[in-house]
Amino acid sequence: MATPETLTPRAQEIVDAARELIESEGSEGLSMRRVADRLGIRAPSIYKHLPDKRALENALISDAFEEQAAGFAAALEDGGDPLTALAASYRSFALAHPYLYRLMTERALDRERLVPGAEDRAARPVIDAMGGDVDRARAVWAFAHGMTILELNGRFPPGADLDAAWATGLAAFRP
Amino acid sequence: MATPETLTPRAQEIVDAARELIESEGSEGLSMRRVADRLGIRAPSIYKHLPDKRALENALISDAFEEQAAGFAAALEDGGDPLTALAASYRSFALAHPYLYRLMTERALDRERLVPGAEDRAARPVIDAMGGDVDRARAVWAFAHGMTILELNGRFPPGADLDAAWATGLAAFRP
DNA sequence: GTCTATATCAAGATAGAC
DNA sequence: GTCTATCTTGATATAGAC
Repeated sequence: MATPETLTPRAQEIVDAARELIESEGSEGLSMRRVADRLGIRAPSIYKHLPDKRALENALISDAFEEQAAGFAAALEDGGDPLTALAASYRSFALAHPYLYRLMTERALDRERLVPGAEDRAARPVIDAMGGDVDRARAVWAFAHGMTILELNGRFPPGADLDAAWATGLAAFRP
Repeated sequence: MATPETLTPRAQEIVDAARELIESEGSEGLSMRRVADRLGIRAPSIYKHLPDKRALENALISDAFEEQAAGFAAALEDGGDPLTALAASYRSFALAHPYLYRLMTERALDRERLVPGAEDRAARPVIDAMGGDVDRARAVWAFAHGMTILELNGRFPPGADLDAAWATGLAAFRP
């Protein structure tokens, strides 16, 4: 068996501390030592509650997918164009949690050890908004991720009008 | 003065060794120590030729932009749809040099220390292909980068038809 | 142009005592 | 549940001799 899907209360406290840490210090700062510091314990103690660092990251990523899915649902409730609503929600989630967003996208998912269905629940609204066309959904996702990560990475030229680029791209993907 | 735009012959040899290293080992493996190993010298010796690691990376990134620009020019020569040609060239460059591509995109450019104009020469063909519309050019670039980096990062679901997603996205951006 | 020695810092993880 | 002690590995960079 891999990581249990339900964490012990103490393991959850550790994950919560890790979340606070990654939000404030960035993912380079996410070390077992620093998570432990935040809890007032020593790093080796963490291993009594979680098998390894990857388990900690998987818990953060699973939570992030659930929050992304909840954000999508809230955005769609307001009515209006679904694609516009989803895109705004996607971008604002990433800008609000830049290091968490990087953690979600910078490498292959450890799918067998994530909370089952979390990834799908986040992806579903996008596929639905594209009328069930997965190729089109992947293309829009790539556009949104590209805009988002290039913004987070500071790769656009200074002064670039990102709102305009978003609007242009989204218009292209609308039927 | 920052880094000179022309490197001494020995500095160029170091950059060449770094390029071989990043191609074969990845950018996590790009350390001063390992570059030195490849040349049969010790890491501190590198600092007599290049001021710091960033200078080494900047030389790699500048070269990469020039190669990307050359690839674009070659792709456009064959005639056919420019956007399709540029996209194919973009993707194949990244897949052929994945770690170099990551280095180019994973953080803000150190623009004052890059070879002047290298970034612009790579961006120009894309802007031209979008009829000079920079917002549209940035949107297409974001789509291409998103497709590319999600592929390199192994983030698409297993079995996803990436050629189809590329085609769908490019079609959306065509006038 | 290269060397040794060193400073400084940090990481993930395990063994075994308490 | 937590501890100390430790292993192993790695990084960028500087001083100063040769």
